Amino acid sequence: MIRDEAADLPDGGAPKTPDRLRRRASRLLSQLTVRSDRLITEGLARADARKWHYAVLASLQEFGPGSQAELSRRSGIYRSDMVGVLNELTERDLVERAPDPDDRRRNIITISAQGRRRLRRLDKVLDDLHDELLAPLSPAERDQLVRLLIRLLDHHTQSS
Amino acid sequence: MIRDEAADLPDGGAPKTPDRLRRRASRLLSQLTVRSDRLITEGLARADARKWHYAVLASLQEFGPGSQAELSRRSGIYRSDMVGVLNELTERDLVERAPDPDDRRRNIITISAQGRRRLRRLDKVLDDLHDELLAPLSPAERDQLVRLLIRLLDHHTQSS
DNA sequence: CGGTACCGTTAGTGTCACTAACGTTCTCGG
DNA sequence: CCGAGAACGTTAGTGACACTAACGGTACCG
Repeated sequence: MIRDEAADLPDGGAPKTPDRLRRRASRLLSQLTVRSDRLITEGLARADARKWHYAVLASLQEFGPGSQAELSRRSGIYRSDMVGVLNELTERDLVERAPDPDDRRRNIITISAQGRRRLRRLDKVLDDLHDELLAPLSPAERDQLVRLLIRLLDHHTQSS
Repeated sequence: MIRDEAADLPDGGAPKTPDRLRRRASRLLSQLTVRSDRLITEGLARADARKWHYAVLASLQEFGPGSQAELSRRSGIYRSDMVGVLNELTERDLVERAPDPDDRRRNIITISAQGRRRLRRLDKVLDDLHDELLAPLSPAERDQLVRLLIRLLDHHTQSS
């Protein structure tokens, strides 16, 4: 008889996480991020996409075409990883990769019409997923959370 | 001349992250968690410790001795990874690992006096690190952040 | 007694952020 | 003009992490 997918940490009975742990912001962040990442990754996978597809498409839409290195800087994806992401995006015709005639080191990446459609679709998908992620919070609380996170992130990125 | 440690995404000039990305809670969480994890991991490394050492010691201190599987459930560390963590903790004499006479499948793990000292030390280290992590926020805001995160995490763990 | 479940342990997977090194191409100071 | 250094795209690899699979051994329950 097929068992129910193992589940090694099933959170059954009395989990009893120590309070010291429960209150540490660092732990809350990493635990929650694991869940959040899984939620988003799975949701995007259902739409045949990955987080980085969205990041690149969004960057192209908002700031126009650019070289791979430039996209890398805009989106926070390392240029070594950008290669594969762009391979996937060109495969799907969401993006066009053409050599820059003015600088033969560069490729110029352009979003396609289909890419723009896809971006709109992914925006909807992500809206829904965030609704699920932030379900327990009121709109005001969601806003507050986002503002707090932005302040923290800004603080730790400018001074890196 | 020796260059300044590469730094492949140096955030130089005009990074221009697309707004779509900047506002997504999922992205904020994962970006911030990368920074937070690095901060904590490096800080603990300076004290010859790792996050999991703290988690296990805290769990032992608050709920008393237990089997490896039980510690695993309390701390969220998989029991396959618990083995290595306990090896490190016993090496450092912070913890004692003894077979359970009443159930020969189990090991009973007990915190040592030295382990309790270490836990107090790590608590201080983590306090300082969290001060750094949450530096831009007022005490009230830190509290609010923690409360929001707890609510989200609880929501996504009970219904897992 | 026999099946099922739990124990500790070993090994392995996939993802992610990140580094190193390459050959090529551009830039710029001397 | 040319030569050093930097930026580009690309390939390969690292280490940490969450998680799965399978094992031999042990306990529990009908």
